[in-house]
Order: sequence, then structure tokens, then C-alpha cells
Amino acid sequence: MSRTKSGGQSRAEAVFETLRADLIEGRIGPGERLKLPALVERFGVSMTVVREALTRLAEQRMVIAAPNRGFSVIPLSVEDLEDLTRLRLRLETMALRDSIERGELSWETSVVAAHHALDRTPYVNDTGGLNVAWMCAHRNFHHALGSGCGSPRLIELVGNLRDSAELYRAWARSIAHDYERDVRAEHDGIVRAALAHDADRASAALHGHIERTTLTLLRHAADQTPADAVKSPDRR
Amino acid sequence: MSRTKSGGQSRAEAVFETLRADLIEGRIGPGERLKLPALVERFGVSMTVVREALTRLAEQRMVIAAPNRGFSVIPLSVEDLEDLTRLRLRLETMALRDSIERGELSWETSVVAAHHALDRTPYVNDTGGLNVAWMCAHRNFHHALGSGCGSPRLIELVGNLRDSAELYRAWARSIAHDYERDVRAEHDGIVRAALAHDADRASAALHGHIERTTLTLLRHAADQTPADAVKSPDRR
DNA sequence: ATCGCAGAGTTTATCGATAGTCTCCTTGGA
DNA sequence: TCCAAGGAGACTATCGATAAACTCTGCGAT
Repeated sequence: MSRTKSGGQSRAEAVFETLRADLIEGRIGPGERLKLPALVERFGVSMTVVREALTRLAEQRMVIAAPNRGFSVIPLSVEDLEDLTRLRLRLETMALRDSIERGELSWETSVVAAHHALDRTPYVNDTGGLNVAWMCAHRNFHHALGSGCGSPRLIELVGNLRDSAELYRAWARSIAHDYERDVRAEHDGIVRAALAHDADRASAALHGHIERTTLTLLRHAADQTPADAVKSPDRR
Repeated sequence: MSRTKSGGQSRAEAVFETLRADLIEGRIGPGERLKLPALVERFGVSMTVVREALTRLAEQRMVIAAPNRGFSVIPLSVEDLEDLTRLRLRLETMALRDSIERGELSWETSVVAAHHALDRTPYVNDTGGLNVAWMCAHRNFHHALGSGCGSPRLIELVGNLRDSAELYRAWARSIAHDYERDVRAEHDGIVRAALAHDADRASAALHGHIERTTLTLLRHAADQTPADAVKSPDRR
């Protein structure tokens, strides 16, 4: 029953990962306060542990730490989404180009594998909502695309940006339906160009793919009442 | 005497910043163990506070956290330095280019100011060692160069990479003497090109500047006994 | 002489409690 | 009616203590 038995990781690590997944998969909304007592009860650990998890998330800029006022999830912001997307466009295509130029077999293999897994995972779940497994497979797919670039730091960095972007995607889940087929075709196009070692075409395809997602999100955000992005529901 | 009075920040924040400065300015060596009890005594705070600071540094990859074995400073590695430099070359010139293209007056002003400050700060201190004030001014200068790019995320990201690189510089401080004049000239060249809005020339100059620093470090590292990079002095 | 195991000492991870802050609501006065 | 001071309640930041894990050393067996 000891900590070691329950997964080989520290309690803080477990809480960190759970919270991180909650954020990425949209189970906690933007701007929401993260109150220590509630989390302590939820996870059955002491405040110290929750604090460590939140501190780490704050360092990753997924939550914000306000001195003497605790933690809250990073708020939505159109400007940040645009900034984030610009950066992702540059860095993610950079990693893809590098991967293609190096063209290692193990990289190609992992791309094919991730693409296959993604292709076979349904986009929406039974209840019509965004499928968490799809989000995960999608993330793995994008990760695989850049994983052959040979730079651990670039890989990690791109991964962090992608996770931040994932927050925005999750929070606008209602976009789920309207372009499933496009997305599939886009993924196919990226993979085909990548396997053909056509760096220009592949990165153009990836560029378009990322940009289109953000544009959809922005359009979606514009439709909603803007107040929605500001108010904090304050419930977990 | 309360926490608020002593600087307007939390204890954890203060410890974090002090340790961070110690790392960047080379007062703590690579690979060194960071034992909780010693730090607790040094800062006169409780373990919780030290842990928070270390956790944040770990999230920034300046220290590494080994489960049940505490924290230690990130170890030196030639591969990492090379990886880091490649990334810096790409991202720092990217930020500079963007800044030049936007060409805001406030950016130009801050570049001129930072350059002036750097120019007037001696490279070595009285005892012949690397001057901490110069390191700070140098960092500010590089920060200023990219500060007009318009992307908060890119600025932060480049800053983090630069700080990581600073670790390597600090740990090889003996290179202090041999090329002071070159460095001055390089800075001048970057600034001149930047103020002339010549993005190509400016980023080429910055590229050479960063690359040359790393090459010097690598040459320096090769001279030393490689064992030096591995053993951990185990003293603070 | 080497290997492995047991125990002491050291260090880390976690807890429960406390002191310090902030927020919001109430109350009294202009 | 509106504003300000004051206080209750809620929450955070920090502490000291405890339990768990690791490391190192010495001893005995092969």
C-alpha cells in the first residue's frame, strides 16, 4: 500500500500528472480557481503535495500563481492563442523539416505507427463529445512528426507549446463535428509528404493543418459571447 | 519583519531567485547535490520552501529531481551544449529578425541603452574573475535585442535558453581573458546592423557571436580533464 | 579476497497544524 | 443612499515533526 507500490512515483508526481491531464483534456476550465482545500480532499493528500504539483504547472505556464491568492488556470486570450500558434508554426515545422532531412528509419516507423493509431481512433466518443483517446493519439502523432529532429530540447519545447495549444482546443470542444474529414486528409497529406522526404511539402501541409485548427478556434471564439472567456465558473 | 516587508515576495520566491542566480552566475557547480538540510540552514526557512524553489528550478531544467534522492544541479554535457546552441542560434536570430522588421522605437531605445550599459561594464572584476555585473549586463543586452519581436512566448523561451547557456559559460569562467576585444566588437557590429534595420547582417552577426562563444567553451572543455565535468564536488 | 547482508546514520517525502492574508459582509455615519 | 471602517470567514504560506527510502560501513561466509 506504500507509495512505491501505487505506481512507482511520488504522490506529488501523481497529482501533477492527473491535474495536467485534466487541464489538457479540458476537465478544468480556463481562469478557474484551484483551491488547495478542494484538491487536498479530492486527492487525499496533504497540502504540501498539491502545492508542489501546482507549482510545477505554474512553471509550465498552465496555471498562474498569484501570491497569497493561490493558483488559477491560465485564462483564455485570443492574443496568446495567436502568439502561441505563430510560434508553433515556426517550431513545429522546423522540427519536422529536421526530421525529414535526417530521415532515420526509426523516425519514419514511429510516424507511421502514430498515424495508424490516430487513423483508427474515433474523433468523437459515444456521447458525441471530443474523444479523449483521439486527443491523445493526435498529440502522439504530432509528437512523432518532430521526434526525429535530433534535438531533445526542441522536442520538449515543441511538446510544451503543443500542450498549451491543447488547452485552447479542449476548451472549445464544440468544434468537434464540422470538419472531421478534412483533418484526416490533412494528416494523410503530412505523412505522405514526410515519407516521400519532401520537406517543403510536408512542412507546408503541417503549417496549414495547425493554422486551420487555430482559425477554427478563433472563429469559434468569436461566435461565443466574449464574456464566456472571462468569467470563472469557480466550480471544479 | 513579516514576509511582506522583506521584499514583497514569498519566501519560496526569494529562495528560488537566489538559487537561480547562484546557478547562472556559477556559484554552484554542475552535477552538485543540493541537499535540503544545508539549504534549509543557509536560508533559514523550512524544507517546504526550499523544496518549492528546487521544484521550480527542476521544471526549468536547471536542476534535476531524482525521486527519493533529492535534487542536483544539471550536469555538464557537450551534446547538450551543442543542442542548446543550435536552438539558440535559430531562435535568438529569429527574435532579432522579428524585432528589426517591426522596428519599434521603444525597442531600438532599449537596445541602445543595454548596449551602452554593457559597454561601460568591465568584463573582469578586481580579482581577475568574470564580473557578475558584466554577465548581467550581457544578458540584458541579448534580451533587449530580441525584446521587440512582439511575441511574449518567444521572448520568454529565448530567455530560458539563454539562461541555460549561461550555466555553461559560468562553469568555464577561466576563458575570461582571451578575447575581450572581439566580444566588444561583435556587440557593436550587432547593434549597428540592427539600428540600420539590416536584418540579414544583424542576425549573421548575432549568429557568429553566439557560435563563437560556444566554440570557445567547447575548446576550453576539451582542454580540461574530462573527469572534471563528471565528478561532483559535493560542497556548496 | 570478494560478495552479500544487516544496521546505523543520513536524507527525502509527506503530513497536520499554525500564523498570516485576503475577501466579503456588516454596521455606523454623512 | 452611499461610503468607510471593522470583523468574521476562508484560504494560503510556512513550519516542525514523522515516516519512508536511501547510502555507507562493517562483518561474516564462500
